[in-house]
Amino acid sequence: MTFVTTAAAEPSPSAPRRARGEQTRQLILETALRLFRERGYAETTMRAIAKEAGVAVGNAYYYFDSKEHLIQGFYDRNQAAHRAAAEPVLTGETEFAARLRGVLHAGVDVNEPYHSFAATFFKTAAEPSSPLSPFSRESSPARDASIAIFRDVVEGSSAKLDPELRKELPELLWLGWMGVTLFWVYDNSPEQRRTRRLIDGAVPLIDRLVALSRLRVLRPALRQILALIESVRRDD
Amino acid sequence: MTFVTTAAAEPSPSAPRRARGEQTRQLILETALRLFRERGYAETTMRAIAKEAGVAVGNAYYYFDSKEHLIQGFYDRNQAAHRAAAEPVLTGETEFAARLRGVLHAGVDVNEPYHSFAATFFKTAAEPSSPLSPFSRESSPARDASIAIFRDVVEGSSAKLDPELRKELPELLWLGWMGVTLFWVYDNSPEQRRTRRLIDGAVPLIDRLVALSRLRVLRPALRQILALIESVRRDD
DNA sequence: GGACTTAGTTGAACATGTTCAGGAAGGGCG
DNA sequence: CGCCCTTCCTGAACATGTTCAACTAAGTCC
Repeated sequence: MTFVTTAAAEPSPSAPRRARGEQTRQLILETALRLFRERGYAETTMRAIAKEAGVAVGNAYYYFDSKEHLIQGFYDRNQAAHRAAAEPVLTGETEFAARLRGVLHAGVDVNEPYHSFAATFFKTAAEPSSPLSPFSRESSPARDASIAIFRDVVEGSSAKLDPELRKELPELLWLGWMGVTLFWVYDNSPEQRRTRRLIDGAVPLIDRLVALSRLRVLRPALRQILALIESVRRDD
Repeated sequence: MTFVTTAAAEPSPSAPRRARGEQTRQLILETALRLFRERGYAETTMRAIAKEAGVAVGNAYYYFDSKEHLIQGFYDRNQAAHRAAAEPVLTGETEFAARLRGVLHAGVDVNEPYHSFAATFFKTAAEPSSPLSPFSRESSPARDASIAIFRDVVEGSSAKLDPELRKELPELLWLGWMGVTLFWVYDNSPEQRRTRRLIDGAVPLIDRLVALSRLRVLRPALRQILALIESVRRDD
Protein backbone atom coordinates (compact mmCIF):
# COMPACT_ATOMS: atom_id res chain seq x y z
CA MET A 1 0.00 0.00 0.00
CA THR A 2 2.65 2.50 -0.85
CA PHE A 3 1.23 4.00 -4.01
CA VAL A 4 0.18 7.62 -3.83
CA THR A 5 -3.56 8.01 -3.39
CA THR A 6 -3.80 11.73 -2.84
CA ALA A 7 -1.56 14.68 -3.42
CA ALA A 8 -2.04 15.61 0.23
CA ALA A 9 0.42 15.00 3.02
CA GLU A 10 0.75 11.26 3.25
CA PRO A 11 3.20 10.36 5.96
CA SER A 12 6.49 9.60 4.29
CA PRO A 13 8.34 6.77 6.01
CA SER A 14 11.57 8.64 5.58
CA ALA A 15 10.54 11.56 7.77
CA PRO A 16 11.91 11.76 11.33
CA ARG A 17 9.87 10.05 14.00
CA ARG A 18 8.16 13.06 15.53
CA ALA A 19 7.30 14.68 12.24
CA ARG A 20 5.84 11.46 10.96
CA GLY A 21 3.30 11.24 13.73
CA GLU A 22 2.39 14.87 13.22
CA GLN A 23 1.88 14.19 9.53
CA THR A 24 -0.51 11.36 10.25
CA ARG A 25 -2.38 13.50 12.71
CA GLN A 26 -2.80 16.26 10.16
CA LEU A 27 -3.84 13.79 7.49
CA ILE A 28 -6.57 12.40 9.69
CA LEU A 29 -7.77 15.86 10.68
CA GLU A 30 -7.81 17.13 7.11
CA THR A 31 -9.71 14.10 5.92
CA ALA A 32 -12.22 14.35 8.74
CA LEU A 33 -12.95 18.04 8.19
CA ARG A 34 -13.31 17.48 4.47
CA LEU A 35 -15.77 14.67 4.98
CA PHE A 36 -17.67 16.69 7.57
CA ARG A 37 -18.02 19.46 5.03
CA GLU A 38 -19.00 17.09 2.24
CA ARG A 39 -21.42 14.84 4.08
CA GLY A 40 -22.13 16.47 7.41
CA TYR A 41 -20.90 15.52 10.85
CA ALA A 42 -23.34 12.81 11.85
CA GLU A 43 -23.18 11.18 8.43
CA THR A 44 -19.42 10.84 8.54
CA THR A 45 -18.36 7.64 10.27
CA MET A 46 -15.04 7.11 11.91
CA ARG A 47 -14.60 4.13 9.60
CA ALA A 48 -15.09 6.36 6.59
CA ILE A 49 -12.54 8.84 7.88
CA ALA A 50 -10.02 6.10 8.52
CA LYS A 51 -10.59 4.44 5.19
CA GLU A 52 -10.38 7.71 3.29
CA ALA A 53 -7.20 8.62 5.12
CA GLY A 54 -5.78 5.18 4.51
CA VAL A 55 -5.30 4.26 8.16
CA ALA A 56 -6.95 1.95 10.65
CA VAL A 57 -9.82 3.13 12.81
CA GLY A 58 -7.78 2.69 15.92
CA ASN A 59 -5.16 5.02 14.59
CA ALA A 60 -7.60 7.91 14.54
CA TYR A 61 -8.22 7.21 18.21
CA TYR A 62 -4.51 7.25 18.88
CA TYR A 63 -4.44 10.93 17.90
CA PHE A 64 -7.93 12.04 18.85
CA ASP A 65 -9.73 11.00 21.99
CA SER A 66 -13.08 10.89 20.26
CA LYS A 67 -14.95 11.93 17.19
CA GLU A 68 -15.90 15.15 18.91
CA HIS A 69 -12.30 16.04 19.49
CA LEU A 70 -11.85 16.29 15.75
CA ILE A 71 -14.03 19.37 15.86
CA GLN A 72 -11.58 21.24 18.02
CA GLY A 73 -9.38 21.46 14.98
CA PHE A 74 -12.19 23.19 13.19
CA TYR A 75 -12.51 25.75 15.95
CA ASP A 76 -8.85 26.55 15.99
CA ARG A 77 -8.87 27.17 12.29
CA ASN A 78 -11.95 29.36 12.39
CA GLN A 79 -10.54 31.36 15.23
CA ALA A 80 -7.43 32.16 13.21
CA ALA A 81 -9.54 32.99 10.18
CA HIS A 82 -11.64 35.39 12.26
CA ARG A 83 -8.54 37.18 13.43
CA ALA A 84 -7.30 37.50 9.87
CA ALA A 85 -10.64 38.68 8.54
CA ALA A 86 -10.90 41.28 11.29
CA GLU A 87 -7.44 42.65 10.71
CA PRO A 88 -8.33 45.30 8.08
CA VAL A 89 -11.03 46.76 10.29
CA LEU A 90 -8.82 46.74 13.37
CA THR A 91 -6.04 48.62 11.60
CA GLY A 92 -8.23 50.88 9.50
CA GLU A 93 -11.09 51.99 11.72
CA THR A 94 -10.84 54.06 14.85
CA GLU A 95 -14.45 54.50 15.90
CA PHE A 96 -15.69 52.00 18.41
CA ALA A 97 -18.97 51.21 16.67
CA ALA A 98 -17.34 50.68 13.31
CA ARG A 99 -14.68 48.44 14.81
CA LEU A 100 -17.16 46.32 16.69
CA ARG A 101 -19.49 46.04 13.74
CA GLY A 102 -16.64 45.09 11.43
CA VAL A 103 -15.33 42.43 13.75
CA LEU A 104 -18.74 40.87 14.23
CA HIS A 105 -19.47 40.80 10.53
CA ALA A 106 -16.04 39.33 9.90
CA GLY A 107 -16.91 36.56 12.31
CA VAL A 108 -20.13 35.79 10.50
CA ASP A 109 -18.35 35.91 7.15
CA VAL A 110 -15.83 33.37 8.31
CA ASN A 111 -18.46 31.00 9.65
CA GLU A 112 -20.87 31.35 6.77
CA PRO A 113 -19.65 28.44 4.61
CA TYR A 114 -20.10 26.09 7.53
CA HIS A 115 -23.54 27.11 8.68
CA SER A 116 -25.35 24.00 7.57
CA PHE A 117 -23.09 21.58 9.34
CA ALA A 118 -22.01 23.83 12.18
CA ALA A 119 -25.52 23.50 13.50
CA THR A 120 -25.23 19.75 13.35
CA PHE A 121 -22.36 19.50 15.71
CA PHE A 122 -23.18 22.58 17.71
CA LYS A 123 -24.89 20.31 20.17
CA THR A 124 -21.65 18.70 21.18
CA ALA A 125 -20.28 22.12 22.05
CA ALA A 126 -23.29 22.97 24.14
CA GLU A 127 -22.71 20.30 26.73
CA PRO A 128 -21.04 21.97 29.68
CA SER A 129 -18.80 19.03 30.44
CA SER A 130 -17.70 18.72 26.84
CA PRO A 131 -14.15 19.78 26.05
CA LEU A 132 -15.69 21.60 23.10
CA SER A 133 -17.71 23.95 25.24
CA PRO A 134 -16.48 27.51 24.71
CA PHE A 135 -16.16 27.77 28.47
CA SER A 136 -14.14 24.61 28.95
CA ARG A 137 -10.55 24.44 30.02
CA GLU A 138 -9.57 22.80 26.75
CA SER A 139 -11.03 25.69 24.80
CA SER A 140 -9.27 28.35 26.79
CA PRO A 141 -6.52 28.99 24.24
CA ALA A 142 -9.09 29.59 21.50
CA ARG A 143 -11.26 31.55 23.92
CA ASP A 144 -8.39 33.78 25.02
CA ALA A 145 -7.47 34.42 21.43
CA SER A 146 -11.03 35.37 20.68
CA ILE A 147 -11.30 37.70 23.66
CA ALA A 148 -8.05 39.28 22.52
CA ILE A 149 -9.76 40.38 19.32
CA PHE A 150 -12.37 42.25 21.32
CA ARG A 151 -9.73 43.74 23.58
CA ASP A 152 -8.21 45.08 20.42
CA VAL A 153 -11.60 46.47 19.41
CA VAL A 154 -11.78 48.43 22.65
CA GLU A 155 -8.19 49.51 23.03
CA GLY A 156 -7.72 50.61 19.46
CA SER A 157 -10.83 52.73 19.50
CA SER A 158 -11.06 56.47 20.00
CA ALA A 159 -14.02 56.07 22.37
CA LYS A 160 -13.51 57.32 25.87
CA LEU A 161 -15.17 55.30 28.54
CA ASP A 162 -15.23 54.53 32.18
CA PRO A 163 -11.99 52.79 33.17
CA GLU A 164 -13.79 50.12 35.20
CA LEU A 165 -15.94 49.31 32.23
CA ARG A 166 -12.98 49.39 29.90
CA LYS A 167 -11.45 46.53 31.85
CA GLU A 168 -14.54 44.39 31.63
CA LEU A 169 -15.73 45.30 28.17
CA PRO A 170 -13.65 42.89 26.06
CA GLU A 171 -14.98 39.89 27.89
CA LEU A 172 -18.52 41.24 27.77
CA LEU A 173 -18.23 41.80 24.04
CA TRP A 174 -16.93 38.28 23.62
CA LEU A 175 -19.93 37.03 25.55
CA GLY A 176 -22.10 39.05 23.19
CA TRP A 177 -20.31 37.43 20.30
CA MET A 178 -21.14 34.02 21.75
CA GLY A 179 -24.73 35.18 21.87
CA VAL A 180 -24.60 36.25 18.25
CA THR A 181 -23.12 32.90 17.35
CA LEU A 182 -25.89 31.13 19.22
CA PHE A 183 -28.43 33.21 17.34
CA TRP A 184 -26.62 32.49 14.09
CA VAL A 185 -26.80 28.76 14.65
CA TYR A 186 -30.54 28.97 14.97
CA ASP A 187 -30.89 31.44 12.11
CA ASN A 188 -31.96 29.76 8.92
CA SER A 189 -33.07 32.85 7.07
CA PRO A 190 -31.45 33.10 3.63
CA GLU A 191 -27.78 33.90 4.03
CA GLN A 192 -28.45 34.37 7.73
CA ARG A 193 -29.71 37.88 7.14
CA ARG A 194 -31.38 38.07 10.50
CA THR A 195 -28.03 37.69 12.18
CA ARG A 196 -26.68 40.56 10.09
CA ARG A 197 -29.64 42.68 11.05
CA LEU A 198 -29.15 41.81 14.68
CA ILE A 199 -25.56 43.00 14.50
CA ASP A 200 -26.40 46.18 12.65
CA GLY A 201 -29.17 46.99 15.08
CA ALA A 202 -27.41 46.06 18.29
CA VAL A 203 -24.06 47.74 17.66
CA PRO A 204 -25.40 51.33 17.72
CA LEU A 205 -27.26 50.55 20.93
CA ILE A 206 -24.14 49.17 22.55
CA ASP A 207 -22.18 52.12 21.27
CA ARG A 208 -24.60 54.54 22.85
CA LEU A 209 -24.63 52.65 26.12
CA VAL A 210 -20.88 52.60 26.26
CA ALA A 211 -20.74 56.33 25.60
CA LEU A 212 -23.27 56.94 28.36
CA SER A 213 -21.09 55.10 30.81
CA ARG A 214 -19.11 58.28 31.42
CA LEU A 215 -22.08 60.34 32.54
CA ARG A 216 -21.91 61.22 36.21
CA VAL A 217 -25.62 60.54 36.75
CA LEU A 218 -25.37 57.01 35.48
CA ARG A 219 -22.39 56.18 37.62
CA PRO A 220 -24.41 54.36 40.31
CA ALA A 221 -26.24 52.28 37.74
CA LEU A 222 -23.01 51.31 36.06
CA ARG A 223 -21.47 50.36 39.40
CA GLN A 224 -24.46 48.23 40.12
CA ILE A 225 -24.11 46.38 36.86
CA LEU A 226 -20.41 45.83 37.33
CA ALA A 227 -21.02 44.62 40.86
CA LEU A 228 -23.57 42.16 39.56
CA ILE A 229 -21.11 40.81 37.03
CA GLU A 230 -18.49 40.51 39.71
CA SER A 231 -20.81 38.72 42.11
CA VAL A 232 -22.05 36.34 39.46
CA ARG A 233 -18.56 35.52 38.38
CA ARG A 234 -17.50 34.66 41.91
CA ASP A 235 -17.49 30.91 42.21
CA ASP A 236 -18.81 30.12 45.65
CA MET B 1 -43.93 -13.60 32.12
CA THR B 2 -47.10 -12.53 33.84
CA PHE B 3 -45.98 -12.27 37.44
CA VAL B 4 -45.97 -8.85 38.97
CA THR B 5 -42.52 -7.29 39.06
CA THR B 6 -43.31 -3.82 40.36
CA ALA B 7 -46.18 -2.19 42.12
CA ALA B 8 -46.20 0.53 39.45
CA ALA B 9 -48.68 0.72 36.62
CA GLU B 10 -48.18 -2.49 34.74
CA PRO B 11 -50.54 -2.72 31.81
CA SER B 12 -53.46 -4.86 32.87
CA PRO B 13 -54.63 -7.11 30.06
CA SER B 14 -58.20 -6.47 31.03
CA ALA B 15 -58.06 -2.76 30.30
CA PRO B 16 -59.65 -1.48 27.10
CA ARG B 17 -57.44 -1.43 24.05
CA ARG B 18 -56.53 2.26 23.91
CA ALA B 19 -55.91 2.62 27.61
CA ARG B 20 -53.65 -0.38 27.58
CA GLY B 21 -51.25 1.20 25.12
CA GLU B 22 -51.26 4.40 27.12
CA GLN B 23 -50.41 2.45 30.23
CA THR B 24 -47.42 0.87 28.58
CA ARG B 25 -46.29 4.23 27.30
CA GLN B 26 -46.45 5.70 30.78
CA LEU B 27 -44.67 2.72 32.25
CA ILE B 28 -41.79 3.12 29.84
CA LEU B 29 -41.59 6.86 30.42
CA GLU B 30 -41.67 6.52 34.22
CA THR B 31 -38.98 3.88 34.14
CA ALA B 32 -36.80 5.91 31.81
CA LEU B 33 -37.02 9.09 33.89
CA ARG B 34 -36.31 7.18 37.05
CA LEU B 35 -33.22 5.57 35.58
CA PHE B 36 -32.07 8.91 34.15
CA ARG B 37 -32.30 10.36 37.62
CA GLU B 38 -30.57 7.40 39.24
CA ARG B 39 -27.76 6.82 36.75
CA GLY B 40 -27.70 9.79 34.43
CA TYR B 41 -28.86 10.08 30.85
CA ALA B 42 -25.85 8.77 28.94
CA GLU B 43 -25.38 5.88 31.37
CA THR B 44 -28.92 4.65 30.94
CA THR B 45 -29.21 2.29 27.99
CA MET B 46 -32.37 1.63 26.09
CA ARG B 47 -31.88 -2.03 26.92
CA ALA B 48 -31.80 -1.21 30.61
CA ILE B 49 -34.99 0.83 30.35
CA ALA B 50 -36.75 -1.96 28.48
CA LYS B 51 -35.55 -4.63 30.85
CA GLU B 52 -36.51 -2.62 33.92
CA ALA B 53 -39.92 -1.90 32.47
CA GLY B 54 -40.34 -5.55 31.52
CA VAL B 55 -40.80 -4.95 27.80
CA ALA B 56 -38.76 -5.53 24.66
CA VAL B 57 -36.43 -2.85 23.34
CA GLY B 58 -38.49 -2.49 20.23
CA ASN B 59 -41.53 -1.69 22.29
CA ALA B 60 -39.92 1.46 23.63
CA TYR B 61 -39.36 2.51 20.04
CA TYR B 62 -42.97 1.85 19.27
CA TYR B 63 -43.96 4.63 21.65
CA PHE B 64 -40.94 6.92 21.43
CA ASP B 65 -39.11 7.77 18.25
CA SER B 66 -35.76 7.85 19.95
CA LYS B 67 -34.04 7.99 23.29
CA GLU B 68 -34.06 11.77 23.10
CA HIS B 69 -37.80 11.85 22.74
CA LEU B 70 -38.07 10.42 26.21
CA ILE B 71 -36.78 13.72 27.49
CA GLN B 72 -39.75 15.61 26.17
CA GLY B 73 -41.75 13.96 28.90
CA PHE B 74 -39.37 15.44 31.42
CA TYR B 75 -39.90 18.91 29.97
CA ASP B 76 -43.64 18.70 30.07
CA ARG B 77 -43.57 17.68 33.70
CA ASN B 78 -41.15 20.40 34.69
CA GLN B 79 -43.19 23.01 32.89
CA ALA B 80 -46.27 22.05 34.86
CA ALA B 81 -44.27 22.02 38.08
CA HIS B 82 -42.96 25.51 37.34
CA ARG B 83 -46.47 26.80 36.85
CA ALA B 84 -47.56 25.26 40.13
CA ALA B 85 -44.56 26.56 42.04
CA ALA B 86 -45.11 30.05 40.66
CA GLU B 87 -48.78 30.14 41.59
CA PRO B 88 -48.44 31.56 45.12
CA VAL B 89 -46.31 34.44 43.90
CA LEU B 90 -48.61 35.17 40.99
CA THR B 91 -51.67 35.39 43.21
CA GLY B 92 -50.01 37.01 46.20
CA GLU B 93 -47.64 39.63 44.82
CA THR B 94 -48.57 42.70 42.85
CA GLU B 95 -45.24 44.42 42.29
CA PHE B 96 -43.58 43.63 39.02
CA ALA B 97 -40.11 43.02 40.44
CA ALA B 98 -41.35 40.72 43.17
CA ARG B 99 -43.46 38.76 40.73
CA LEU B 100 -40.63 38.30 38.26
CA ARG B 101 -38.14 37.40 40.95
CA GLY B 102 -40.52 34.89 42.46
CA VAL B 103 -41.24 33.21 39.17
CA LEU B 104 -37.59 32.92 38.28
CA HIS B 105 -36.66 31.48 41.65
CA ALA B 106 -39.56 29.07 41.40
CA GLY B 107 -38.17 27.90 38.08
CA VAL B 108 -34.76 27.27 39.59
CA ASP B 109 -36.32 25.51 42.56
CA VAL B 110 -38.17 23.15 40.30
CA ASN B 111 -35.12 22.33 38.23
CA GLU B 112 -32.72 22.01 41.12
CA PRO B 113 -33.03 18.25 41.78
CA TYR B 114 -32.17 17.55 38.17
CA HIS B 115 -29.18 19.82 37.76
CA SER B 116 -26.57 17.11 37.54
CA PHE B 117 -28.25 15.18 34.79
CA ALA B 118 -30.06 18.06 33.12
CA ALA B 119 -26.66 19.23 31.98
CA THR B 120 -25.95 15.84 30.51
CA PHE B 121 -28.81 15.87 28.12
CA PHE B 122 -28.92 19.60 27.65
CA LYS B 123 -26.83 19.10 24.55
CA THR B 124 -29.61 17.30 22.80
CA ALA B 125 -31.86 20.28 23.37
CA ALA B 126 -29.29 22.67 21.99
CA GLU B 127 -29.28 21.26 18.50
CA PRO B 128 -31.49 23.54 16.43
CA SER B 129 -32.94 20.72 14.39
CA SER B 130 -33.74 18.66 17.45
CA PRO B 131 -37.39 18.37 18.43
CA LEU B 132 -36.19 19.11 21.94
CA SER B 133 -34.96 22.57 21.10
CA PRO B 134 -37.00 25.13 23.01
CA PHE B 135 -37.59 26.86 19.69
CA SER B 136 -38.77 23.80 17.82
CA ARG B 137 -42.27 23.20 16.57
CA GLU B 138 -42.62 20.15 18.80
CA SER B 139 -41.82 22.21 21.86
CA SER B 140 -44.30 24.94 21.08
CA PRO B 141 -46.97 23.73 23.52
CA ALA B 142 -44.49 23.74 26.38
CA ARG B 143 -43.05 27.02 25.13
CA ASP B 144 -46.42 28.71 24.92
CA ALA B 145 -47.28 27.51 28.38
CA SER B 146 -44.03 28.93 29.67
CA ILE B 147 -44.53 32.29 27.96
CA ALA B 148 -48.00 32.37 29.49
CA ILE B 149 -46.44 32.40 32.94
CA PHE B 150 -44.49 35.51 32.07
CA ARG B 151 -47.55 37.11 30.52
CA ASP B 152 -49.16 36.56 33.86
CA VAL B 153 -46.19 38.20 35.55
CA VAL B 154 -46.69 41.31 33.45
CA GLU B 155 -50.45 41.52 33.37
CA GLY B 156 -51.00 40.84 37.02
CA SER B 157 -48.53 43.48 38.08
CA SER B 158 -49.26 47.00 39.21
CA ALA B 159 -46.45 48.40 37.07
CA LYS B 160 -47.44 50.83 34.43
CA LEU B 161 -45.48 50.62 31.25
CA ASP B 162 -45.42 51.53 27.63
CA PRO B 163 -48.18 49.62 25.79
CA GLU B 164 -45.89 48.59 22.94
CA LEU B 165 -43.44 47.17 25.42
CA ARG B 166 -46.18 45.50 27.38
CA LYS B 167 -47.06 43.47 24.32
CA GLU B 168 -43.51 42.28 23.78
CA LEU B 169 -42.41 41.92 27.36
CA PRO B 170 -43.70 38.41 28.14
CA GLU B 171 -41.77 36.90 25.28
CA LEU B 172 -38.69 38.91 26.17
CA LEU B 173 -38.89 37.75 29.76
CA TRP B 174 -39.24 34.17 28.58
CA LEU B 175 -36.12 34.66 26.48
CA GLY B 176 -34.41 35.97 29.57
CA TRP B 177 -35.57 32.89 31.43
CA MET B 178 -33.99 30.75 28.72
CA GLY B 179 -30.81 32.72 29.30
CA VAL B 180 -31.00 32.08 33.02
CA THR B 181 -31.54 28.41 32.33
CA LEU B 182 -28.53 28.35 30.05
CA PHE B 183 -26.50 30.00 32.76
CA TRP B 184 -27.87 27.56 35.32
CA VAL B 185 -26.80 24.59 33.24
CA TYR B 186 -23.24 25.86 33.25
CA ASP B 187 -23.38 26.89 36.89
CA ASN B 188 -21.73 24.36 39.13
CA SER B 189 -21.32 26.51 42.18
CA PRO B 190 -22.76 24.88 45.31
CA GLU B 191 -26.54 24.83 45.08
CA GLN B 192 -26.22 26.95 41.98
CA ARG B 193 -25.84 30.09 44.06
CA ARG B 194 -24.47 32.07 41.18
CA THR B 195 -27.71 31.62 39.30
CA ARG B 196 -29.61 32.89 42.32
CA ARG B 197 -27.34 35.90 42.53
CA LEU B 198 -27.80 36.54 38.86
CA ILE B 199 -31.56 36.61 39.31
CA ASP B 200 -31.43 38.80 42.39
CA GLY B 201 -29.11 41.22 40.68
CA ALA B 202 -30.75 41.33 37.29
CA VAL B 203 -34.37 41.70 38.37
CA PRO B 204 -33.97 45.19 39.90
CA LEU B 205 -32.17 46.33 36.79
CA ILE B 206 -34.93 45.02 34.56
CA ASP B 207 -37.49 46.56 36.86
CA ARG B 208 -35.83 49.94 36.59
CA LEU B 209 -35.51 49.68 32.83
CA VAL B 210 -39.15 48.76 32.48
CA ALA B 211 -40.17 51.70 34.63
CA LEU B 212 -38.03 54.03 32.56
CA SER B 213 -39.83 52.89 29.43
CA ARG B 214 -42.57 55.43 30.10
CA LEU B 215 -40.28 58.45 30.14
CA ARG B 216 -40.87 60.72 27.19
CA VAL B 217 -37.13 61.28 26.63
CA LEU B 218 -36.43 57.62 26.28
CA ARG B 219 -39.23 57.05 23.82
CA PRO B 220 -36.96 57.12 20.72
CA ALA B 221 -34.53 54.66 22.28
CA LEU B 222 -37.34 52.31 23.19
CA ARG B 223 -38.77 52.49 19.69
CA GLN B 224 -35.38 51.71 18.30
CA ILE B 225 -35.07 48.63 20.44
CA LEU B 226 -38.54 47.41 19.58
CA ALA B 227 -37.86 48.00 15.91
CA LEU B 228 -34.70 45.94 16.18
CA ILE B 229 -36.59 43.09 17.75
CA GLU B 230 -39.21 43.30 15.04
CA SER B 231 -36.63 43.33 12.26
CA VAL B 232 -34.68 40.44 13.73
CA ARG B 233 -37.80 38.40 14.15
CA ARG B 234 -38.81 38.88 10.53
CA ASP B 235 -37.90 35.70 8.72
CA ASP B 236 -36.63 36.77 5.32
C1' DG C 1 25.55 -5.29 15.90
C1' DG C 2 22.15 -6.75 19.31
C1' DA C 3 18.90 -5.94 23.06
C1' DC C 4 15.61 -2.84 24.58
C1' DT C 5 12.16 0.99 24.57
C1' DT C 6 8.52 3.29 22.81
C1' DA C 7 5.80 5.82 19.28
C1' DG C 8 2.92 4.41 15.89
C1' DT C 9 -0.46 1.23 13.88
C1' DT C 10 -3.71 -2.58 13.28
C1' DG C 11 -8.28 -4.81 13.17
C1' DA C 12 -11.22 -7.66 15.67
C1' DA C 13 -14.27 -7.25 19.54
C1' DC C 14 -17.53 -4.70 22.31
C1' DA C 15 -21.46 -1.51 23.66
C1' DT C 16 -25.36 0.73 22.49
C1' DG C 17 -28.95 3.34 19.65
C1' DT C 18 -32.05 1.93 16.09
C1' DT C 19 -34.59 -0.91 12.65
C1' DC C 20 -37.47 -4.44 10.95
C1' DA C 21 -39.75 -8.71 9.63
C1' DG C 22 -42.67 -11.09 11.94
C1' DG C 23 -45.77 -12.72 15.60
C1' DA C 24 -49.64 -12.44 19.23
C1' DA C 25 -54.11 -10.62 20.48
C1' DG C 26 -58.08 -8.03 20.91
C1' DG C 27 -62.21 -6.63 18.50
C1' DG C 28 -65.38 -5.96 14.62
C1' DC C 29 -67.99 -8.06 10.81
C1' DG C 30 -70.06 -11.55 7.86
C1' DC D 1 -67.90 -19.01 14.85
C1' DG D 2 -64.28 -17.78 11.44
C1' DC D 3 -61.94 -14.24 9.03
C1' DC D 4 -59.47 -10.09 8.98
C1' DC D 5 -57.60 -5.73 10.44
C1' DT D 6 -55.28 -2.97 13.55
C1' DT D 7 -52.72 -2.33 17.64
C1' DC D 8 -49.27 -3.87 20.36
C1' DC D 9 -45.16 -6.28 21.04
C1' DT D 10 -40.83 -9.21 20.22
C1' DG D 11 -35.91 -10.04 19.68
C1' DA D 12 -32.48 -10.73 16.38
C1' DA D 13 -29.85 -7.99 13.22
C1' DC D 14 -27.53 -3.78 11.94
C1' DA D 15 -24.64 0.54 12.22
C1' DT D 16 -21.39 3.00 14.42
C1' DG D 17 -18.48 5.05 18.31
C1' DT D 18 -14.91 3.16 21.13
C1' DT D 19 -11.47 -0.07 23.23
C1' DC D 20 -7.59 -3.04 23.48
C1' DA D 21 -4.24 -6.73 23.06
C1' DA D 22 -0.98 -7.44 19.86
C1' DC D 23 2.31 -6.17 16.24
C1' DT D 24 5.85 -3.15 13.62
C1' DA D 25 9.59 -0.57 13.27
C1' DA D 26 12.30 3.45 14.31
C1' DG D 27 15.41 5.04 17.48
C1' DT D 28 18.74 4.35 21.70
C1' DC D 29 22.11 2.43 24.54
C1' DC D 30 25.74 -0.75 25.53
